[in-house]
Amino acid sequence: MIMSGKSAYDVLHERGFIEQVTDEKSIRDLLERENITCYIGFDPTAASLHIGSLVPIMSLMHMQSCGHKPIALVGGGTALIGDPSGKTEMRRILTRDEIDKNAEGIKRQLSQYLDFGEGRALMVNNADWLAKLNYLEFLRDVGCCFSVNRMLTAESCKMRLEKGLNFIEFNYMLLQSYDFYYLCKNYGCILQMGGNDQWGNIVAGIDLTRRLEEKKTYGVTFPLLTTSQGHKMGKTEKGTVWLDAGLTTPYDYFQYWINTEDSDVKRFLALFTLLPMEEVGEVKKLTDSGLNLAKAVLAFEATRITHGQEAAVAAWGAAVDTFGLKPLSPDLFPSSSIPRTGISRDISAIPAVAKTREEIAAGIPAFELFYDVDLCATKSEARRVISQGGGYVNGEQLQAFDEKISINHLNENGEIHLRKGKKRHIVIRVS
RNA sequence: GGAGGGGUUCCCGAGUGGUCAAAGGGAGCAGACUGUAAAUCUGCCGGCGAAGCCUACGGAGGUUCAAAUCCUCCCCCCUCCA
Repeated sequence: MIMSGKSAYDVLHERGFIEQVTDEKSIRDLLERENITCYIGFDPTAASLHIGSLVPIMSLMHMQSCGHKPIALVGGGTALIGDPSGKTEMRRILTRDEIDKNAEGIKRQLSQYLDFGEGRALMVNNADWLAKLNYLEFLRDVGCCFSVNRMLTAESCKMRLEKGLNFIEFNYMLLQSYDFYYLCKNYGCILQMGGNDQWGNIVAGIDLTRRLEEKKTYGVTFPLLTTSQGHKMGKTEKGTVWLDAGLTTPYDYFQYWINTEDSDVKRFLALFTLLPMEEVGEVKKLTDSGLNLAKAVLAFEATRITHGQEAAVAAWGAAVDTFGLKPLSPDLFPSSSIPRTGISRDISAIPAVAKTREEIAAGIPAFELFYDVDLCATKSEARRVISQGGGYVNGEQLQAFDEKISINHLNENGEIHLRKGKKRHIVIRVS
């Protein structure tokens, strides 16, 4: 339904969420006319979701704020099978226990983004109905609705047909289709959304629902994001960027976003923040280093949505301190709650390690310290990095990999700042 | 079940008894340049180390002074046939 002048479709469309739709005109009309129930599935293959799931999550937030009712489906049942779509290889099949645990974590996580209050949204786990299915009945009732010939022509299948696809994965489409049918029948869900690699699964679900329920349902897919460089979203030196603060700190999360490439800033502001599009459009007026201000807003807003205002302010403060981030004027991105004035350096969010005076009294060779505080994964790497001029203590480049770091390096606050390269900072607090 | 092909360091991919920690490319890291961007150039890119040592070429054995490379058995994948 239309709230604040725009329908959910308009919002998703103008923000760049829509890649394909099954029936654009009908969906557009539908979303303008009534409040519907829609769903997206999330795979519980890990205990936390990562940035790759952010587009679907944001889309559900938009749907909800426009008055529609999102269902977040945790694929506890389908994860037992493993979706072959968009992958070139079969992935590891997890145990029931692992999946159940992951599903729990994901449920918790999603409630940070969506209001699961009465009637506002729903969280379901398809293990609840898939696990009960009886094979023979399923084959008779559902299996007969699928044409193997058709399935083989699906783009998602073709890719795997080259490498090999086993039967368990081939069945995935049937189960996901059944999910859609089940949600339609029991919750009146008529729209399924998902990444573009889900197109085949979504369309199959629509077909199945029509045959079994004689109901018309719809599908929308999102673009599969890569950066302008063609890199996968959400990968850094340290690996995946998770949404869980315990796995990826708000500081690192903020840093991930502020390192966005120039050519992605506008697109990402639209997708990953809730700032009005009129403000997002202003980005095109920014050039060169001015664009960095927009990146700071992107980083701040994205961090705020995932970790909250306080953590976002702290991460921002840390960036002010370590990277000399400039404040931005009040007329830029006025809707953002990023701090504008009274900039206080705040290093609380910078990764820190505690050490005792005794531990460093004798002095520690720099490469061992770099390894010890996790700036480098191995001592060899630490030697290399420092030898190549990538090691810094309190802003000064280290000359030798085995230079001793000791209490002489303590600043007035009892801290030692270590840095690897341009971007990785760690504070050692000595007590 | 039969025949053939294949499993190499993060990925792709060379290597078919010593010169192999293993070509080349990609990714990644560091330096220079910059705007915490991109592009470019340079260096690095298994681990521990002073030399040197240890671990690695699907798994387990074996042959050999010496194996990623040869032999045996096993596991997994692909193609064709049944």
